[in-house]
Amino acid sequence: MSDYPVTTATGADVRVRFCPSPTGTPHVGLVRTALFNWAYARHTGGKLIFRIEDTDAARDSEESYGQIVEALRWLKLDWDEGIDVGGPHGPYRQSLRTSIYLDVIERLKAGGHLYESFATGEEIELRNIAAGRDPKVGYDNFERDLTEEERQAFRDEGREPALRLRVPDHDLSFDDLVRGPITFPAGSFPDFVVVRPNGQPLYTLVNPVDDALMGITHVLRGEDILSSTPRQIALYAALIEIGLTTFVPRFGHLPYVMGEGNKKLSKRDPESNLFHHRDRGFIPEGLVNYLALLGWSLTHDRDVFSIDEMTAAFDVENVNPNPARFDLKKAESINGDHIRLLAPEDFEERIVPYLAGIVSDPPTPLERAILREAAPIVQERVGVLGEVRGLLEFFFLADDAIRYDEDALPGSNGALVLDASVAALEPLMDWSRTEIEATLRTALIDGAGLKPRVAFGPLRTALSGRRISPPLFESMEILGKESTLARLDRLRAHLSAS
RNA sequence: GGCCCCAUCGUUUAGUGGCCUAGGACGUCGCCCUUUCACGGCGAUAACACGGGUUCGAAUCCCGUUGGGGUCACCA
Repeated sequence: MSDYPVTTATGADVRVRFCPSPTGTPHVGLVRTALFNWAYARHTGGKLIFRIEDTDAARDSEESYGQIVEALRWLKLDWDEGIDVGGPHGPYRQSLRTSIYLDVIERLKAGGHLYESFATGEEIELRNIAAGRDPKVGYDNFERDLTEEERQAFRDEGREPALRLRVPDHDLSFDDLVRGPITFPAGSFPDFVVVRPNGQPLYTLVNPVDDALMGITHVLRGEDILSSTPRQIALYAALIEIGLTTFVPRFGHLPYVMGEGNKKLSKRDPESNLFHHRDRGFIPEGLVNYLALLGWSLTHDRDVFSIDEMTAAFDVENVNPNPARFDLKKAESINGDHIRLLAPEDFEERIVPYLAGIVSDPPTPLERAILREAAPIVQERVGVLGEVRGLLEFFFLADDAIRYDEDALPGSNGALVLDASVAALEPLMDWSRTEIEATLRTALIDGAGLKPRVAFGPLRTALSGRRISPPLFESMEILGKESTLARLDRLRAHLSAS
């Protein structure tokens, strides 16, 4: 189906790449692309090349560059060649490769693949209108066969030409790894600009050139550039003719990551921002697992899995071509499952940053001791790490610093419950969760005949100020007898005062 | 508009001609557990867009329709 040589790499000779343009904060769709490339490299035993496409000085930023690197590091997606690690095809930032492109451009010109184009966008549109065509058809290749005299005439007007690639006038097909055979009819991809009038090469040129130079065999990227693939293949054909490479890579176009409604997850949407999720307490294991589910699945009856299980099973050919919606609820559920899988000490360590302002980082020995006890009782109840803050804060507050939430204040029998509890707890010598529970049950449930819900509610409020908290008896044990009784007394006093 | 892609429960996904009376998960709704909230357990809800073919047989293959999306830059 193709009239050009295609790579035959399938194993350790696979070379994939991740080549973002540093134009903003990392988007979950971008990260998903990185993940699939990484997983394919690890699955095949091939190599992942990480390069930066910063050819648009107006939009690229160093800050964004740093964030992308940070994102990959955080997710533990490593690479074999490229940024920071080097390799035989460097440099890996396109802004540093200008001389390479200039040389390729000369060879392409010498081979007759490029021609000068003097027309401006407005002129092209005007031409189309004049010819009765829809202006949307774009460039009509009318400068392909300009004579030297005509070109000189334009130059004499002071115009500088852009360079366009002469695309083949026949259909172009390729076998997409996720979508199967795709054919673009001749004429649906006009000659396109590869070099600006100022000599600056564009993405349309540098992306395939670098892929060729770096020996990329599989191009796995977003669906949004599916329609530019025939143009890339056209350029590849030219690169083969000038001897820059010998084959065309295979392409796999990954489905979109959608937001609410039927729209692509917008960069403006906070849910698209990887760091937003990290800040809320997604852990890398959970986020990676969820992102993998956006277009792929491990098996028919389980969707919580480890990264190792993923790499063992991952193949681009199994990627689903449908757009996938980013579903925060599901993502949090998966993340919560991974949180539950963490070793207790690991969990304890990971929540420290989310307790900033409440607990020192690193924690003091006293804080560490409380954390050791308290972390396990919240580990099983959160979907994201950020939730621990509200759950654990009261452990680290002074007894007289507890603020009572309006909806947590007890009703008429609050005073009775508190009095009975203090009386029962005061003589207790063995301050353990089981003894505390037994004592309280005897006094409140058996003794006062209260329902557990009404009996324990006021105590919960006294300790934490909140209606929802970690388990009560465990919390009392961790707080200690003195602090517990002080808090009980304090709420009792608060009730009398009001 | 031209070209391209896509089409299974609300969402995501399993399904590659008979295993499908269509499976899992999230969500939702019940119930159980229970010291709140969770976790966990049990159960329910709910989908092959439509129409034609091909075939003994179609969610699976083909064609069309409809609906969605993308792309047509001197951005990437």
